[in-house]
Amino acid sequence: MDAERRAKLEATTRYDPGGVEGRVYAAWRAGGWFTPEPEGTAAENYSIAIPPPNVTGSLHMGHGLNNTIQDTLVRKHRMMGERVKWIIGTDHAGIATQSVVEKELRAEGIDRHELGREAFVERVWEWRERYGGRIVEQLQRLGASGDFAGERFTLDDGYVAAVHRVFVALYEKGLVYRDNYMVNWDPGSHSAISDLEVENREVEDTLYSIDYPVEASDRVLTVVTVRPETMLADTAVAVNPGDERYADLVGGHCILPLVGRRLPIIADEHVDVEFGTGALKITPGHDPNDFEIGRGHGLDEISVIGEDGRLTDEAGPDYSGLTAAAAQERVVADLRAAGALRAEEPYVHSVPFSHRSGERIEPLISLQWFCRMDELAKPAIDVVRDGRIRFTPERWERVYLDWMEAIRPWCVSRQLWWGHQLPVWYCDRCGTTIVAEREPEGAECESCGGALRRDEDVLDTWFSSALWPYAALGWPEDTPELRAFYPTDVLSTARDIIYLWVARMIMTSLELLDEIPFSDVYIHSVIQAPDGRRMSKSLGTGIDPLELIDSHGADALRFGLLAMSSSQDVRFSEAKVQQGRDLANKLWNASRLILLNAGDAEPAAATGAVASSTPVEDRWILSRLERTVELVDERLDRFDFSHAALELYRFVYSDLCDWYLEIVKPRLYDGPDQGDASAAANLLHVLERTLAMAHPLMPFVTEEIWGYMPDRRSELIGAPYPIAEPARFDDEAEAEVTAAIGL
RNA sequence: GGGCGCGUAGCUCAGUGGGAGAGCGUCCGCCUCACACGCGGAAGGUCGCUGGUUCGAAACCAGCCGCGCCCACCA
Repeated sequence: MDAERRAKLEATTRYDPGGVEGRVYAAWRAGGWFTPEPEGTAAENYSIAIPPPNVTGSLHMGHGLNNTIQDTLVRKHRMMGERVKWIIGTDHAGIATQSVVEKELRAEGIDRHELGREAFVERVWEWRERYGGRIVEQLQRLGASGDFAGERFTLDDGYVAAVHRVFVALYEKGLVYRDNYMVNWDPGSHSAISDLEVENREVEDTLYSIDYPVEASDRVLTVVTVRPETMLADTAVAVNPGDERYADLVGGHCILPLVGRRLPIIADEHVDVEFGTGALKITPGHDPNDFEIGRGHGLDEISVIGEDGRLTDEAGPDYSGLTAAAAQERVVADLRAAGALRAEEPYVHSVPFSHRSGERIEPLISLQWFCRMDELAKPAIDVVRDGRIRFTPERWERVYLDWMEAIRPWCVSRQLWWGHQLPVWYCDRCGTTIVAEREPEGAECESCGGALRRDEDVLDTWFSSALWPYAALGWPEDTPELRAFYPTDVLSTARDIIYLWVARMIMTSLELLDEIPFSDVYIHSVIQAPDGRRMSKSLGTGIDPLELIDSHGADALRFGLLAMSSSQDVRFSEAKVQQGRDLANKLWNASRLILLNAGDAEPAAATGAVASSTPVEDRWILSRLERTVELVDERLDRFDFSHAALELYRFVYSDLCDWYLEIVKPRLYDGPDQGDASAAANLLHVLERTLAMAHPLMPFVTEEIWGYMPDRRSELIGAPYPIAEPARFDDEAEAEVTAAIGL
């Protein structure tokens, strides 16, 4: 060590992350460590595909934890000598991004419809150009060693090709189809959404009882409903086939009040005898259950509520044009006037809302594109059942399988502008539908020569996400990256997207590439606010990871997040981040002690100086070190990050600093020349292995200290990961020292 | 309605058949020549409740109470 560096080390009594991280990170990038050559096979290489954050996003604590986990794994495997690629990219995030830009436009007093589709999409690309890189920069502050040079976006040209290939392939197999079907209509985003984007909330409504007179009789059938306005679209009344109260009425008709339509009285198992009066009004056009029942009985499907949330002409002149809420008031008033309203009572029940816009879902029948999932699910169930894909913690396997076994069709079309426009063209002249990867030549219909019109809809964002790990590597092209890094090894994510994303990646990969996309799925903790509520910006419960990096350092945050993570949800604890900061500082100062006093001794491993003749405390610390190396390695392999982190902490604080350094100080202190060379050598050896062991978790401080090591050969990021040497486990020395110091 | 998870020291959490632990906080003493982001020491728990299995239970089983999450077409 030259005098200048020595003086700097001597003077720096406190580790300063702010002065280190930027410089160290730049050196890693310049060293090319993040971007591997696409060589070798996926079996010998190691890869992880990042869950691509939304371009609109900014780093939150969940990203912090998940990306720390991935970086820890990636760094460990890189040090183990594997060719490692952490696939990085962002997601175009259909509705979220479109909303952000729409809001921006609105602030300028512009409606997107004035702008037109093309100009609007152009505007979104501009937005993405300006702000889309933010979250990626934030990842880098964490120390993420991903392949940023190969960054992908789920709307890149190549990615579009992948999406089209999959859509067409599934269409040709009959799995993707267009149908008039009941969908979850989100009046907020003015689009259909999938079942998974719906969340049920408890709502207090009014339950209305309405009398439907039975035809040619003085009896009435009383039905109950929370949405009386939908009665305008009723096409039947159903009772349970075993319900004796109504047995004689089945096959007859009743008269729909206000409208006068004859409604068949049908029998259907779905009707609960216990609920209400046991008679159920059937509205196939506006209720998912009634839709099923209606299809089963071949009932008419009438729609009285349109996509704009207002009553249509079908509803009749009295109601047409009203909002659903206004129509409800009007219908109730009219029923009351007609004497048909028997009762109204408060009623709490769960109601579907759009996860995205927060608006109440309007179930209605709409012409949309769907993907049949049952056939895709079968092999995806098998690979999890037979262990080719493992979930950690294991219990999520059951959750995955239960959902897959009851999977339903997926509505994939969205009435938005930002996203993958469907590769579908229609000929209005002859009615042909063309589904193709590229626009047909001349945009003309092959059979009649008519002009083709492209479907305006875009795909659900999750449709493109489902291809992420392989499309990001260049599929459907046969790229070197794909050959070298696919299938990937681990997928690390939160449990809330097991269905939305994980399951669909497995299904599409098996279908299109006949391979599993990854062999391990690690489901990490959800980090809650310190008070146990959700961490969320709108609740004001969010804590900004970047502020913690500013105040305590990236290593501190990484350590803290890993240490607090668990197999279940955890409350955020800044104390754990401080513990990480303290550990970084401890490592720094222990290293100062060693490096400033060990002179230029060779680490013991290099000189072979560690033998049974060495002092018992030396054998003791070596034994403790090797056991810790083994433990940390094993815990990381089992995705048990908190124990890995805490074991590292324990070793550094307790074994190394509290005991060994204190014991060995006298041997060290007479200066490097007069001091005990074996102690110096031993210390350097222990330090070297400790830094390497700690690096995947705390890359910055360990790399910085590594730069001061006397025999420094290369950067720590590329140094060998320590493999435990059981030959140095020394029960005797441990027993002796334990007895002596009362550990 | 079904399922999953949780309830251990003031706080946040480990521990899952045989010693009740960590970090933070609290109290006492220390700026001791690596580190006050530090060092030494101390106090603090009927391990949600009840019953069972066992020589032995915080841990296994059953029931109950409380909290959280997911799924579900009772209008």
